[in-house]
Amino acid sequence: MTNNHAPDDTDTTTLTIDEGSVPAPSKRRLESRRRILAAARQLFVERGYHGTRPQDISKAAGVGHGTFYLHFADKLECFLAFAEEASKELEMFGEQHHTHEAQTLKEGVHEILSVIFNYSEENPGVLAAAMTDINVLATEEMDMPMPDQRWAEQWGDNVKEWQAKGEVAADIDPLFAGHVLLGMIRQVGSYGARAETTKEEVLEKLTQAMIRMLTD
Amino acid sequence: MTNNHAPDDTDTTTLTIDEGSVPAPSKRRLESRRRILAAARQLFVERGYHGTRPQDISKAAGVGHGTFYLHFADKLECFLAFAEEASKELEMFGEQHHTHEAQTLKEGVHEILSVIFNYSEENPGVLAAAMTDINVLATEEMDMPMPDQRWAEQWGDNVKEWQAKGEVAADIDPLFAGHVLLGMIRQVGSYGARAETTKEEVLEKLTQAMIRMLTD
Amino acid sequence: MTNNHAPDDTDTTTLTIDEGSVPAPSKRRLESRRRILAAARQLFVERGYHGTRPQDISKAAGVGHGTFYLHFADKLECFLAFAEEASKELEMFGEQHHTHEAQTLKEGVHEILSVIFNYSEENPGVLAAAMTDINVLATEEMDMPMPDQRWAEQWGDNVKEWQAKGEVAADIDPLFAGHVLLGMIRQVGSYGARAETTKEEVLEKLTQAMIRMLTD
Amino acid sequence: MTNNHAPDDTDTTTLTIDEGSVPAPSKRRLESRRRILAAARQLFVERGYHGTRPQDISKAAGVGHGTFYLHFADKLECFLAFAEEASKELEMFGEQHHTHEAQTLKEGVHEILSVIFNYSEENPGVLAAAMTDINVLATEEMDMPMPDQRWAEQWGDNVKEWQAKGEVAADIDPLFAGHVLLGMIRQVGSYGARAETTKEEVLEKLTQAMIRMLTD
DNA sequence: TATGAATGAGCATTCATTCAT
DNA sequence: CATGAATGAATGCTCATTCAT
Repeated sequence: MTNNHAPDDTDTTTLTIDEGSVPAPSKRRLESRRRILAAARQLFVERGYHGTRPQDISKAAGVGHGTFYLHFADKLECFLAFAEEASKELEMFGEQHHTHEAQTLKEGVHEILSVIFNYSEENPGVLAAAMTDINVLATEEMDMPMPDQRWAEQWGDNVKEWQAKGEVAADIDPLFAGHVLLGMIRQVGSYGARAETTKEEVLEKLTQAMIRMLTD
Repeated sequence: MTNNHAPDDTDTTTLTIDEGSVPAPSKRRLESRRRILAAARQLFVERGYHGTRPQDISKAAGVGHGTFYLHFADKLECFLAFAEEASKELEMFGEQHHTHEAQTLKEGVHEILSVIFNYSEENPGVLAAAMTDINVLATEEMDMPMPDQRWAEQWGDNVKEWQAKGEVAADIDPLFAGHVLLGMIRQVGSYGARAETTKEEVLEKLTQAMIRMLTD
Repeated sequence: MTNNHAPDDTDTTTLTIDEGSVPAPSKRRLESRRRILAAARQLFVERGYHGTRPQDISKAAGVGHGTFYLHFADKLECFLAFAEEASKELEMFGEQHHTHEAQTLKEGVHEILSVIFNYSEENPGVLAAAMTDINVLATEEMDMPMPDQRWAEQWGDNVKEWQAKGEVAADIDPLFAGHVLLGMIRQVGSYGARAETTKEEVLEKLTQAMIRMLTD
Repeated sequence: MTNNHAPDDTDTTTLTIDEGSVPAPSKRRLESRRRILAAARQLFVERGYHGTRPQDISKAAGVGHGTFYLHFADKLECFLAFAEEASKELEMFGEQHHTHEAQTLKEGVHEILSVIFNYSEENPGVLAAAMTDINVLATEEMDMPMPDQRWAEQWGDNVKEWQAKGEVAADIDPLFAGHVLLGMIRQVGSYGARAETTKEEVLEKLTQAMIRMLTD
């Protein structure tokens, strides 16, 4: 599980000429990783974690099977990188579509949900795949924070802010509410997939439900 | 996927007065199945679907490998039987703890949640395991209704009844609400496992959240 | 392979009241064996030796799985009994359709082939299944005479008789000719199955070919 | 059943001048396949199809279990490759030992039989194993032409040519004769194995029998 | 840095046979 | 004499990972 590989290639900002220790990842290397992650995303979404083999990912990425392990210690690490990427992407997506700072609770909830729904529309299945309960994945260890834990915490932080502004009932436990809200969002995907309805309708219903839950 | 293992269903040309045609499964057979299902439950809960091998189940059940396949066509069928059993059990559990018919929304929600929480306390992890998103399990087939779909629908039915009594806001879509409520419950398990809190506290918080969500 | 079972039930003629040693097989026992063999024949023909499980045979025969082993030491013994039965049946079939004793070579060959062809028409696939090369079946042992060896020898005996009458060239080795004739018959089944032709046509062609081969 | 193992056939977006597009299999890969096929041949001959496990083949070939499936989709595909190889080999063997073009029927038959007998002497059991009735092997599918069908057709073609030269009776159906000749050859192996005789003797006898059968 | 052939422990499943009833 | 549940060694095959090139 520990990454005993080549230097971590997240810091892409180093422009210094190789000072000795951490050589800047070559263009080729980054390109490989990008292709692998893109392929992994598609396959994890389409077939799920257990239905996707590293071989499939490598093949879809157009690289050799060994190259996969040049970038990820194992399959799980690759999945987590995918989930991380999706999370970051959603965050960026939110920042880009963020409109006005000071907003009412209703506006705030609606905007966040809009971001999630729009992202899901553009990237169908990605969030569901990334939220795959990790205890389904790994039998052991699992000390690392799971994506859905982080998301629940983020929702909790939002609730806390709204609470500070007096828009959310004071007797609500923010972290608890964060989990509940996340749960609502997760399961709603299942509803949307089966009921004949539109994204907008679901969005409105969910916004209303959340508001009601959060206010007295 | 269909269980063609059950007592022989071919031409039973018995001339006896049809006492049921399908000879009652022998005690031994039933006992085997019971043991296997009990072992399966424990292992699916402890290690998850993919972490559990038919071999492990057989061993834990104290039967031979082949006996497993005498009762279940394959691993997935065994898992579904486990999920079904859990569902039935929860239902029976509810019926046994059901107290008074006519109840307010708050009493109703609280009671149902109590049942779920108490069942989960007696059978830790069982509901979570049984709700394992089956599309994580089988990429194909899956025409059969998934446990969580059924549960969402049941919650939806409850909401509809409360709505009829005027206790739930009229503008709420019952099926949608059913999904949302199920989502809340599922995720709350994750909260309860991590936050330092008591079952009672979580129960109270969740009841309150649900009530707020359902009323105007 | 050795039959360490109940007394061999071929001698059905004993009418004596149990004199102590070889109790007459009960009606029930014989009926069981008959049913099993009938089922075995059908399945060996339809699915081949390796495609047929003792369980399948028992089920088709409407008896318990254990009953199979009451009559046959193992699957191979059952197959050999089936082959033996087919052989006997063909012989009886021949005797019943046997018309006139003194016959020319052409008449003789034609008659024997007629018997075989007619039997095959009434019992499609049985001879082919019974002739299954036994080295395909058992990896070891195989000291017992295989059905096709016996048939080759029978053809050889026929050739010898015709030779004695001066109808077959004197320089022909009867046993060799027996094998060759058997080979012709076996492969012709494959021809008949694929070429669009009638049984009669094939019969005529084969008779002609055999006659030519045997005469100078 | 199709071999999707061969070097990657997906989008090879190489811009190089198409030198074959499918990268030539590496030496190592070819060597592995060769070793596996060699081991498979020996084991199929010695123990038959059902007596040979992929595991045995891999072990005998000195490669890992998985390597077997890198080259063959399953056991049956491996067997068919073996049969195909034997067929090709026999053909090449024939071409190498082919002496003079214009030949009488007797010379022609004798030469072909010589080739087969000599090949069988150098490769004992190979032809018999390769001719294993495939319907004994696969109950389903089997659209591909079986080795023995092809051989019967080849013999048929030979008969047709001889017929054109007027050396074979005009009233003979070439394809029918092809099957009959193949049948003779197949069964003769069984005779040769049991009767105490020499290869040369059998060859002479069989040549004579075939000639007689084909001429008026 | 990249490759892809090779690996072998591991998996789900089968089936000829046994034995308690 | 009959039953059918039980057995477990064996089978065909997979797949995450390694390593020589």
